[in-house]
Amino acid sequence: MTQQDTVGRILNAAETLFAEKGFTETTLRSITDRANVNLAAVNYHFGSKKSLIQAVFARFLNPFCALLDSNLDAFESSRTHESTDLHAVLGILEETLIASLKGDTNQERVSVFLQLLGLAYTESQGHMRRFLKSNYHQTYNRIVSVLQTSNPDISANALFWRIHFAVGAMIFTFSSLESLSAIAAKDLKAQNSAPDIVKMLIPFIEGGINNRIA
Amino acid sequence: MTQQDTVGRILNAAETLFAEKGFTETTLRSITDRANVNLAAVNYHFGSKKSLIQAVFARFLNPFCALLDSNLDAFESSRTHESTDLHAVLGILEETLIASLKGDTNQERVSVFLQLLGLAYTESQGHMRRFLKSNYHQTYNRIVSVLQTSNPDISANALFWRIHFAVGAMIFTFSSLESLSAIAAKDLKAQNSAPDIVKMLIPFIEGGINNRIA
DNA sequence: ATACGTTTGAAACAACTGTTTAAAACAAAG
DNA sequence: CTTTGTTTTAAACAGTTGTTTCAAACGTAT
Repeated sequence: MTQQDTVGRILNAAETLFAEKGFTETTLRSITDRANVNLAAVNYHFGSKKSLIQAVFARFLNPFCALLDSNLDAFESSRTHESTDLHAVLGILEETLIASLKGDTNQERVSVFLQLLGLAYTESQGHMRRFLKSNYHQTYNRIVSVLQTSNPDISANALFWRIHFAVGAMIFTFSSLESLSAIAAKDLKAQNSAPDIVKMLIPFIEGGINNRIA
Repeated sequence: MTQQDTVGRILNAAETLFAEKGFTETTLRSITDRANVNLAAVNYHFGSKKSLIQAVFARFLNPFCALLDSNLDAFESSRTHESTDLHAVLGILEETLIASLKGDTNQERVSVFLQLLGLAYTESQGHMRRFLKSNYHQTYNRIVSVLQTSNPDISANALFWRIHFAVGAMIFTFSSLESLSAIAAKDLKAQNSAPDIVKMLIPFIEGGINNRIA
């Protein structure tokens, strides 16, 4: 059992448990039990619980943002210089999200990770918000400015908020995905997988951002 | 200092602190300190911390749902029987939300309460979801069916999810309202009050739900 | 004033939290 | 084999949590 195994197993266990129970509700003991490692391993390898939380995010977000950046590079160099289509940008986001865990054994990780993002924004004393802001703001700013050029007739302020409405629609939906899916299955007899919901989400976001009604 | 005072002061303190720090991060001692009551008062008057959390929600949700129900009654009895306009339904929701705290000393309570709703859906072991479901599902179902009749050309399943996309956009936005407002103020030099954001949110939701693009 | 049910107060309780310690086990290199 | 640095282990630590206890204070009717 090498060090790689211990660190990776802790991250896997933490990722799952955090998404299920939240950060403060998840104890280090439940994490180390699930990972089959000693309790002290977390503090030895990560320093503190707070650092472990950030490491869970970094493991997903670093490759994701790198991939998104390169996809945006390819898109910007190949498009006509005149206009940027909102539909195309959302397509890149969706595609990158799905591609970021190609080959991953756990296909539910997108859903798990969006739940974590939701927690990061609601729970906690804001230390996760700060962490996300200071580490991934370049990629975030880039998305905003791309959407800006694709929607020049919407004020910067209105667009800013519409983007966060869209983020909220996505994060909230996946935060309570299992209970919502259960309701849909019972009341509507409809089985919706995570990709199904993303496919329904995209046109909702497009309609919301594009809406020109007062 | 009567019992009413004690109970009410605990609810006020809890409401504020829960919204600021989350449910598990808020200790009973911080609540009783802020309310200027003895620590044991919470368990005496509410039985447990869990019951206190539910009482906080009930105090807001009971009058709100009652008002919303009567507003929907008035609307349904006065409209043309043919169609129900989405715009009108959203207007009622907005109006009821604002009217539900007319005369309240704290005008920020809508914002506070939407933050709490966000926490109830992300944090916790789901006991709040169950509480909300079992106590307010009639009103919720009614909204869904009203929107159903106003959008007959969208499948029930798609509409179900679009409603939750809209709920998510609202809840998430208000959950992280202060940090988002700070960013908007700094980067865009724009001052947005809570009502301003609701006014921007409504057209976003309308566009999202109405969108007929594939 | 007396007695009674309700509410408050200070203190203690037991359980659980993240973190630290120091010894043991291990792996790799000389 | 011995040495060196790293990793794991079991135990303990100090602090905080929600809850309980029981006596004191209160209000109200008799």
